[in-house]
Amino acid sequence: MSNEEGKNLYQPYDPFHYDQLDMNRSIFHQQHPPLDPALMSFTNFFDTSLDYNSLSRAFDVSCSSSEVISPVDDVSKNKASCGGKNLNQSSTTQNSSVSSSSNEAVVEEDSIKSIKEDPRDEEKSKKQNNISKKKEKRQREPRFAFLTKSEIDHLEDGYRWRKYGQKAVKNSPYPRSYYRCTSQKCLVKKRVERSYQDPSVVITTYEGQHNHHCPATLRGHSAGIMSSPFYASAASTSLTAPSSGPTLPHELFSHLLPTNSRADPASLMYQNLSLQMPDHYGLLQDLFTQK
DNA sequence: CGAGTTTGACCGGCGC
DNA sequence: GCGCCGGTCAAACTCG
Repeated sequence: MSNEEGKNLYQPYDPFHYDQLDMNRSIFHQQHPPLDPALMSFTNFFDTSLDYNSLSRAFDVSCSSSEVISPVDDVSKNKASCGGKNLNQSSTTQNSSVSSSSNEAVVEEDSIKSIKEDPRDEEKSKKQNNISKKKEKRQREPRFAFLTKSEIDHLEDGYRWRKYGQKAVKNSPYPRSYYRCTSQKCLVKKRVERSYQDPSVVITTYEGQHNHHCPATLRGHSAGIMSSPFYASAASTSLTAPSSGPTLPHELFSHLLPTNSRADPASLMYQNLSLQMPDHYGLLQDLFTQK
C-alpha cells in the first residue's frame, strides 16, 4: 500500500477524537466509490458482504448525519499506546488478516512462561520483553465506532464484557469505559463513551473480532433478534468464516437493537438508522424494503 | 466464593 | 527532555 493510500484510509475519521468530529460530514472513508443502494438489498448485503469494506462501501454516501459506522484501522497512526504494566496481551493483537488462533498461541506461551519463572526473573524478562516488543510496532485490530442514541451507556450486544478500566476524557464531562470480552482467549475489546456534544449519543468502539459464538444465541437470549433472518444470516456467516473478515456485522449492528424488544430487528435497525441518518431516509428505505 | 466493577498507579507514544 | 494523554494493570471492593 502506498503512503497516499494509507493516508486516505486512515484520515477521514478517528472515533477516538470525536470531539473533532464534524457532525455534518461523512465519517466514512472516501476511497470507495459510492454505491447505488438500489443495487443491493439489505438482506443481500448481509448475506453476501460481511466485511467492513462492504459495510463502508454500502454506506459510503455523503452522510450528513452524525452517526454510522466507521471502520477505523489506526495501525498507521498507532497513536494508542501500549501502556500498562504487562505488554504481553496488548502486543499480541495483530492485523485483522491474521487468524485469531495464532494470537491465542502467543498469549498462552507467554502466560506459561510467567508462571514458571521466578518473580525477579519475571520482572527482568518483562522489561526485556517490553524492549523487544518496542521494536515490533504494535498492530491493532481494525476498529469500528458506532454512534447510537441511547440513554444507556453500555448497550447490550449479546456478548459478555468485563470492564477493565475507566478514564476521564479530555474536554468531556463523560468518562470512557474500557471493556474486554469475558470469553477465554477472545481478545475483543470495546470502549464506550458518551458524546459531550450530544449527550444522548453513545459512542461504542469495537476492536478485534470474536472467536466464539455469541453467548446470547446459545442461551436463547434475545431470541427474537437471533431468530431473525438478518441476524441468523450474519451470525452463521461469522461462524463459518471466523477469520475471513475483520468484523462481524451482527456485532456491528446488534447493539443498535434494543435486546428487550421483540419487534422485527430489521425494522428496529431501520428506525434507528433513520433516526441517526435522517438525510438518508430514502437510502435506508430502499435498503430495508428491497427484500 | 467467584465474577464483575472501581480506581489509583503505571507505562509508552506523541507533541512541544 | 518533559509533560500530557490514552490505554492497561491489578488490588481492593461489591454483588449475587
